[in-house]
Order: sequence, then C-alpha cells, then structure tokens
Amino acid sequence: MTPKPLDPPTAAEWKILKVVFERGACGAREVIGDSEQAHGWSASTVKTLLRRLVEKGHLRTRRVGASFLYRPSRTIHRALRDSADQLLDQVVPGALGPLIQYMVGKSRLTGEELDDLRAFLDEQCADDDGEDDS
Amino acid sequence: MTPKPLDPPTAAEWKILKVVFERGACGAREVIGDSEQAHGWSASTVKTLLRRLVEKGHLRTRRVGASFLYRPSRTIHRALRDSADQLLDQVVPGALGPLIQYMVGKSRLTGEELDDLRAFLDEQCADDDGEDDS
DNA sequence: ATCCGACGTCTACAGATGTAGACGGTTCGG
DNA sequence: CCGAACCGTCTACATCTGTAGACGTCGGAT
Repeated sequence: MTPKPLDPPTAAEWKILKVVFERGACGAREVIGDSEQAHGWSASTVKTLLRRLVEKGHLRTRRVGASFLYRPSRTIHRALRDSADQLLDQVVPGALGPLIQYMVGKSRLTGEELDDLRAFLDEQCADDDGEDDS
Repeated sequence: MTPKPLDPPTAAEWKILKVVFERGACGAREVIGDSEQAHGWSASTVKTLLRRLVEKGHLRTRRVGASFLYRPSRTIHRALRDSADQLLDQVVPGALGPLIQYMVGKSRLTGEELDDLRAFLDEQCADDDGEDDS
C-alpha cells in the first residue's frame, strides 16, 4: 500500500515547505529569515506553520542541540504529485491539453527539459498505438 | 487590466463548479442531483456552495421563474489557469519537468491532444532559439 | 383555488487556517 | 558565570470551510 495519504499542506504551509525543500534541511532560523523577507510573516507565524507541517507529516525533525533540524519527509516530486492530483480532479474532459500548454508556456522550461518532455510524449504515443481502448 | 483576481474556489466548491462547467448552465436541481450522487451531499450543502460561488464571482445567475439558472462567469480554461498558478507557485527549479510528465502520464491524453502538445513544444523550442534571455 | 414540491435565504456550528503574542528553557559568546 | 539571542510550546482569535436544518415563498399541477 502507499505509505499514507498525508493531509495536504495549505497554501501558507506550502510556502514554508518550499523553503525547506530548497534548502534541503535547515533550522527554524533560516526558514524564519526567508519567510520574513518573502512574505512579511512574523517569527511566530512561521513557527506555527512549521509545527503544523510536522504534525501533518510533511516535515521530519532531528534534534540538534536545543533546536530542531527540519527536513522534508518526502521528495518534492511526491509532494507535487499530490497537489497535481487535486488540480487534475478539477479538469473536465478536453481541458487538460490547454492546461498543460499553459503550464509549459508560463514556466519556460530549459531546452533540456523540453527535450525530455518530447521524448516522454513520443513514448506515450507509442504506448497509445498498441492500446486496446475498451 | 485583468478583470479581477477572484477569490479561488475551495475544493468543495470546485466539485460544484465542475458540474456547472460540464452542463454549461443549469438549475439547482441538476447540481443537487449530481452532487448527491457523486458525494452524498445534502441539498442544503449544495445550495450553500452555489451561493458562495456566486458571491466569489465564479458563477453568474439569471432569474428564470422563481429560481436561478447558474452559469460559469469565466471559461473553464481561465479557472483552471488560476488553479495551475497556485500549483506552479509550489514548484522549485527543476521540478516542473517531472511534474508535467506525471500529469500527462496520469491522464492519458488522446492521440490528437498529444499531437497538439507536441506541436506546441516544437513551437516553444523555436521561440527559445531566437530568445534573448535577459 | 389549492396544495406540493422545489428554491433561495437565514442561521448554525465544528473544525481548519492565517497570523501572532507570551513564556520558559537553553546555548553560546563573553 | 551571566546575559542575550534563540527555540519550541501554549494560547488566542478572527475567518474561512464543510456540512446541514429550518423556513417562507412561488410556480406548476390538479
């Protein structure tokens, strides 16, 4: 069975989570610094969000001296997939193509990423050919 | 200027919104019927969600006799783009490629959609070539 | 003319979320 | 050894969300 369907992070929690993903593992200090800069949040707010992320299972902690070192409990790919699933739930038939195009267009993938993606699409087509669409 | 940044629908509201998008325009009766089937929601719950969607501006109403006809105030593409933006906010550098692949892979696009998407990617590459990345 | 059923509106309420202050323990520099 | 800077924890509180009952009204069928 899949590990556990974690209660998804809220929008505010994601902002914190993202900092930890980018830094890999860090103390509250770094997260508080970054978040104050980026969102004007008070230290207290960040601490609450960190706690909730730990409660929900998105972050794990390791004691280091008197404080904690926070690290993600899953890869960002897994976390993003959960978010993507929510988005996919909203898609009605026929709307996915344009949606993907929007996402690709908006975020200017690197040439390499584009190549990867095309290779992936080719694969998809091949699969499709042999498919028995019941 | 862009119309107005609508307060985004919540997950529950999206389920209702989706019904209206699929039906194009409909009365409360249809939405209530579908939602009871699909989620076991009471009529009251659906009515509340419809009201909130109208308040937030996602649905517009037209009086028909004693009741309303509900219709989306924007295309589903626009609505989905807002949701996609939220997701994109969570993406850290390098994670978008795998994310897109996951989404494409999970939702089995039709051959035609895949072709469209590839054409789009080709275009992206072309753009990229001549681009002055400032 | 009457009655039933569907509709919209009002009210409710528990739990999640966003945002933050206060407090007590501790660690590290001096 | 002492104090300053931190850290985690507790508490708080206004809002938003999910979910729903009650009620008055209006339209359509009889």
